[in-house]
Amino acid sequence: MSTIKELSAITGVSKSTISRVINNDANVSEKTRRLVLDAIQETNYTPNIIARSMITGKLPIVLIIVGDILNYHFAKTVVGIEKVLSDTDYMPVVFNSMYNEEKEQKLLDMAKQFKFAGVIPMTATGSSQLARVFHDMDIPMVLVNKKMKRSEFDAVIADEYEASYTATSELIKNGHKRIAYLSGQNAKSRISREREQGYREAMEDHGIPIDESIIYPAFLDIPSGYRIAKEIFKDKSITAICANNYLMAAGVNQYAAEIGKQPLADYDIACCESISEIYAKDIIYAGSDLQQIGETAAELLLKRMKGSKESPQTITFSVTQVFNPKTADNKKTGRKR
Amino acid sequence: MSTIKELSAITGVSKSTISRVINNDANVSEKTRRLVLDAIQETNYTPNIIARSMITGKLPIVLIIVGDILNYHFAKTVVGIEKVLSDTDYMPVVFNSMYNEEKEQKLLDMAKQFKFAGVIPMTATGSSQLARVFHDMDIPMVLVNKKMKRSEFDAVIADEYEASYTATSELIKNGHKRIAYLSGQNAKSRISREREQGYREAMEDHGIPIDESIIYPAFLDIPSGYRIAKEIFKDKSITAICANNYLMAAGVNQYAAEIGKQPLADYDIACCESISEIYAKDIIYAGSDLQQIGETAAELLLKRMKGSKESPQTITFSVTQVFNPKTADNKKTGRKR
DNA sequence: GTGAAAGCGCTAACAA
DNA sequence: TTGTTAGCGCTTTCAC
Repeated sequence: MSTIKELSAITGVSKSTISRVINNDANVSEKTRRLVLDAIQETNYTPNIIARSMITGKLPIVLIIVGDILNYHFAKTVVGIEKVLSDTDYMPVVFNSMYNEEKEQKLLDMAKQFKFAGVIPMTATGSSQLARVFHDMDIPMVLVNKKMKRSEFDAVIADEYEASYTATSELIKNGHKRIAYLSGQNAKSRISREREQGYREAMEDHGIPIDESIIYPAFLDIPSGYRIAKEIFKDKSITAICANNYLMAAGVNQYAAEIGKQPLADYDIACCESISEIYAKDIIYAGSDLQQIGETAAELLLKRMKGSKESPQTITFSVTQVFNPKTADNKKTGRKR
Repeated sequence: MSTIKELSAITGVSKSTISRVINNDANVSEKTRRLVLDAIQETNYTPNIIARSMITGKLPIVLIIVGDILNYHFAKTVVGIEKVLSDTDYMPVVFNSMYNEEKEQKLLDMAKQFKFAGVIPMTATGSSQLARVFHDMDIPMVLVNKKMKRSEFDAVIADEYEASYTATSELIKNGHKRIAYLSGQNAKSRISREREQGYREAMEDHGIPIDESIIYPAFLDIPSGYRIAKEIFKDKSITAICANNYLMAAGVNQYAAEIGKQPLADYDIACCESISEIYAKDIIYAGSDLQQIGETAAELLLKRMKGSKESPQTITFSVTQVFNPKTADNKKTGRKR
């Protein structure tokens, strides 16, 4: 690791001029520029971005915070972000919070010292506080799947309402009328509320009365799906289930398997988010293109990092991923404001 | 963000002494220590690890390099690493190389400037070169699933031979005799070689002759599995398939679904690695505990970062995760040197 | 015990 | 066009 100091010694040019060359300052004669450039070549010199960041207050690194690295949802979005960033000088780095506040606090401490060029928080839980802090630190930020009041911040979100509306509609297309819904907890998040609403309206729009007793609020995890499945399968009139998210759907299928029931054969199940093309085989789904969401978030962030002072915008992605083996539905495309 | 300088101004104590207090130096009187500590409390001061790293040459951050963040294999291992590290002052940060050399090069440049406390490279492809560089930079490192010659480095690996031996044996237990094997490419990696060997020996140990014509070398991805499945299903005598990895198995299932065949019903398929408990339903598998591998890697790294100069060791994990719905096999436990 | 001074690698005035 | 100086926030001699 050679330094500016060494280059100075080799070339006989002052450190400042070396710095000028590195930073493409116009005020350097062609002669000295050549000289320095050659020395840089020879010594394999790379400027130390850390030392630089202490002065400039900017590190060319974008921090991506995910709630759970094992979750396809996050991982796929990260891929989109990285795709866009890989064409730039910014380096994406991922931090996995595991929805853990303590970890997020530690992260925040770190973030204050590293002067990240930008940050994309995707952790469902604490992101409001996180967002606040990053905003106060004046570091460019784009929220993903987190709509804040009055949209003070840039955000890219999926149309949750449309996802569940579509997922429910697919079930109806498949001939179902009595469709149970697995919703979020009592104190519903925005996403859970919107998804439930989509289910309700899809049912109504198709003239199917809503039976409140087969709308089940629960945690958004596998055990919840499993537990509720026990209830649901007692009611022989229910032929299909629409689950808030993939995990709940997986829980349902888990229980179904235990009692010898096959999805698509004995019942239909859908969820309101995109799932990995690798895994999804018996779960109907509708959702936005996660990678595209990531890409858009990165593009928005890029603009901000370049200094754009436009007022914050929220981009909503409509449903472009629909999977229903019974109708062989195809994917659509589209992006919505 | 208060600084040491501010603290000095507030307390009237010199910067050096403040530094001493922060670093728990014994040579500070109780009185001044109290004074400084109080000021730290009040100002909410946190030492800047970056500035510190410029002098000490150590940043309390552990770099985890994965080849593909979407891959359960990597993600699950990361979770293990993070679990161990979360009890320490080290902060794990993930970099996703996407098996891309260019990205890895960029990463290397960055790594030289950040003085990471430790690194865990898990990227299948370039990790040999990466390992070399990190080793030369004298930064503590633990390799995961990469066995290097003469074990110059610490490493934690899964017993690939045992995984495929077990996976194949499960298929045999299920009554199969004519079992196709989906192997790695011609220039096989160590892992592919060991897995193929496990298949061969399991077959032999059960007195089943090996038919070289149904051992298919290919890329380790979904399209390969899909393509080969076309061949395999032409041969009605083949009743089961053992795939090198999950992706190939998924590819097989994909084609099977298209021609109306059901895994577990019409054929059995197994793969030689652990899969997410969420997704695995119709694929038999045998593999090591990935999270445990991550935890062990982190523990090893922790020792090195504390300065241990023991000679490098390689820890091999035996198969503890076996899934076979037809026999309801249970998980075993164990760790092997 | 404590402080002054130097320096990590770099940039940013300010002179010249 | 170039060099000098100061300084980012911290640690580390080396005196006192």
